[in-house]
Amino acid sequence: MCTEGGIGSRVSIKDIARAAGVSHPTVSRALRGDPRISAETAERIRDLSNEMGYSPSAVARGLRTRRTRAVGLVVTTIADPFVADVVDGVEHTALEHGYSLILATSRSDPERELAVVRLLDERRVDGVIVAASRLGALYEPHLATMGLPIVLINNQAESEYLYSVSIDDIKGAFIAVSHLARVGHRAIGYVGCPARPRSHQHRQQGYRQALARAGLAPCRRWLVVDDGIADDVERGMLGMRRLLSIEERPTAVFCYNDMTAVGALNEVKRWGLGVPDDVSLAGFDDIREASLVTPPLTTIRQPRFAMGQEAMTMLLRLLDGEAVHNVVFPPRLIPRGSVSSPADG
Amino acid sequence: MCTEGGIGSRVSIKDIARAAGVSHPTVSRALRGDPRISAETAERIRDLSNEMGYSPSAVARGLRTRRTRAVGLVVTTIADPFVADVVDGVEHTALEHGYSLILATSRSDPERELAVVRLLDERRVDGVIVAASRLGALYEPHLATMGLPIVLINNQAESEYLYSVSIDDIKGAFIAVSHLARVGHRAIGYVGCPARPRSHQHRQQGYRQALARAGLAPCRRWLVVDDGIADDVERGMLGMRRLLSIEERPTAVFCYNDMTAVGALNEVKRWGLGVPDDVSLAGFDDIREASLVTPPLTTIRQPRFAMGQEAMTMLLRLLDGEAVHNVVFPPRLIPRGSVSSPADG
DNA sequence: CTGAAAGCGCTAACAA
DNA sequence: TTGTTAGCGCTTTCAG
Repeated sequence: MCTEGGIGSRVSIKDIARAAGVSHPTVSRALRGDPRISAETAERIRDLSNEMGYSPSAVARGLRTRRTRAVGLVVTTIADPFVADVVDGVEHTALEHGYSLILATSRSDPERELAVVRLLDERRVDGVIVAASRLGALYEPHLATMGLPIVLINNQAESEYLYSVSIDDIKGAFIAVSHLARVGHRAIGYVGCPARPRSHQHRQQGYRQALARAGLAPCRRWLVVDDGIADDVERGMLGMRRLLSIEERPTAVFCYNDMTAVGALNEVKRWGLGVPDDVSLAGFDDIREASLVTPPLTTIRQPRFAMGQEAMTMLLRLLDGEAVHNVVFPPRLIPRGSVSSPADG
Repeated sequence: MCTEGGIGSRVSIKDIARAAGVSHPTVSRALRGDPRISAETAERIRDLSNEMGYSPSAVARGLRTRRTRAVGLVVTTIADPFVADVVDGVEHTALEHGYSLILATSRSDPERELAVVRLLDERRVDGVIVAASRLGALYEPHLATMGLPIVLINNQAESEYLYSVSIDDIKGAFIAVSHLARVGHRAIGYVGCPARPRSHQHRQQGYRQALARAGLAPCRRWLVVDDGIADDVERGMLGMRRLLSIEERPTAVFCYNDMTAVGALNEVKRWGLGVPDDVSLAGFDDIREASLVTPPLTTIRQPRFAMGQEAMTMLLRLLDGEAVHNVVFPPRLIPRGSVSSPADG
């Protein structure tokens, strides 16, 4: 029986207290299962609060306890399959621990990233997770002054950051390119992504190392590092166009990520050429799309969901004052149809 | 110069007030740009608050004003390209108006959907947007009692709901299937998705209407409505497998959405058959993936980003007490390579 | 133009 | 086992 108020009127513990003939702290304790409250009173209060449609205010609680049980999650954009899976992982363990997620996007803009983190700080989130941060270690003083724990996923700033989870980009690229070399390719290109400086540098480094290890001479013209093209697919198309145009065209191309590889794949087809018959292609991430295109992409798996989970777990540890160290996930080769031996191998 | 406190200590307006030699309401007013505060005092206070690293507490403000400037966004899962774009749209206009987004997932489970909305209510969000709701009109009494404005995007409950934005599913399916008939197909299948009851029903209805309009007899065996398969791609594969197995196999198939069509596409290829030579395929949504597979999918465009924006705009109107009416977006045919005339057309 | 006082809804310390 | 009192940080009357 909901006798209390009309639209918008909220029932508070004081209202319940009045109805139950007790003080409001008693209601508060009963509802939170404080063992000091007698079983009968507790039950009576619980019943009453149900009948009256009570909904505790997380806002008031947050003000009082100085913990909101909310965390901020900053991503470049949500409309990226890689990011979406990471968010999924974060959300999963957040919910598991009773935390809510406040989502914000940085659009890969460092200024906006900072603004957004400030906003989350105003909301008094208990901590923040930033994916593909451009600020990195800049958070360390920040953290000290405002006491807001921050965890990074695949930090893209030059600077190293203490609390972060990431993939081993160097190794991942090394594995991918070594695979291409192993099946016989000697002319291997790389289409990079300067918009993610750190991963891009590392993947390029792994690429070089793999070439060196395979005894292959690097060639500047096989390196496509186009700045200013934000879209992965488009960068892949344009990159591949460049590579197909040069005289001694590579027989295999390692792409910064799967979306880039998909763009490259479509460009190869547009030229009337075939993958892997004319060009072998390898990507990075192993997003779902990688296995859905034709041919399916050979790629390096990045455990996105697990990385999201791990970041949230790390943040929770930080909140509990426990010790925390960086986590680097191992990359794994997923061989599929987009790679074969070169035609004249 | 940050002389104030160490880790975790927060500067409040009282601290600033003390430092400035004014009362704390004056600080509050100055910082919010209240015109009654003299220019000099205001500036002095602003400078001081910067120096002292002041970050206003949205929690305290929310408690006092009873508005949090946060909205809840409930989706089935974030790891779905359709959903991600909708979220992007919502986030875009939310930020534009200074609102934060609290993200939660329902995993298509009505019980969980309700639980999650309750949780958002406890957080005192100003309103909630639910995508693919299974509860629909059940929110109407709910709304009345707790006074929480709720807007739905593509409501999936049987019941009609007042405040919602959606696509015209019937018309969309009608357009797609009519297109297939127009190019000469007479045996047209449909692979549905009972997990989204309302859209599924409507698309099936549009499918039937198009057949009728084209003077084609419907055939039960061309209708695949497999319950219990959550994954779109998998449902597409299994559905297509069924359709390819029957004697008089359809020459064209309309799929519930693009992901389903991608599954179907890959299954056709697995059978050594070709799209569109042996089977034409049409999807729904026009997610990015639709144009990236080979051949690119003919599909019905759903303006996901705009729908997200519209939902948020609608919610803002509701919060301002303005009149609001349902918005139904028009579907649009995007013809691509996955459809051609039937072989023996 | 500014200050004093009150209170949003809750929890925590201290009494009884 | 329960009640009293105080206060989290802000905004909002109401006075001056």
